[in-house]
Amino acid sequence: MTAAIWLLKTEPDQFSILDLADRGDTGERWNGIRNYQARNFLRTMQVGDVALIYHSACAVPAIVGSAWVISAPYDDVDAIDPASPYFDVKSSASNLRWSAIDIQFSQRWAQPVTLAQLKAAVELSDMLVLRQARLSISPVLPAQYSAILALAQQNEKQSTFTTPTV
DNA sequence: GCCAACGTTGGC
DNA sequence: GCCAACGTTGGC
Repeated sequence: MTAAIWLLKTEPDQFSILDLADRGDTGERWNGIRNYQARNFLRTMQVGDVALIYHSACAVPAIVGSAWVISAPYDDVDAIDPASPYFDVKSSASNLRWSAIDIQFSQRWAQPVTLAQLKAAVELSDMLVLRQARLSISPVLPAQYSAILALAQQNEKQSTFTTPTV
């Protein structure tokens, strides 16, 4: 059984790929998802799946690296913690509406693949996040993943030849 | 900071 | 179950 690929959005002002790298082997709890479609995707995640990390609401929205899923989905207990910003009045211990997973840093891409590049790639026209801009967790098909990795490689090559050393 | 897209809420 | 009002997301 092959690992699935996911795209996880985060606002770098809140939590960036560098913050994830700092967590090291401990990883980070991906919680606070409060959208049913995203939650339903999250609930199908498995240990060993790949998570592409996307920076949103920033100067250059882009996929900036990747992570591993290191836990099965579990209850997002912040939903029943009144002190949490993710508190949800409609959740209770016996009826917890939301889930979380843990992820661990894998790599930071030297040259992020920008939203503009994703939009420009014909192979990615069906990528769910491009069709539903507000979805914070979305699946990435194997062929789409390949296309994204190709863009990342292409970016790296170009930077090797064109980046002047100042 | 603006605004389009879109999910959620709640009255009826 | 419809739909208007409202809130949030996120690119630009």
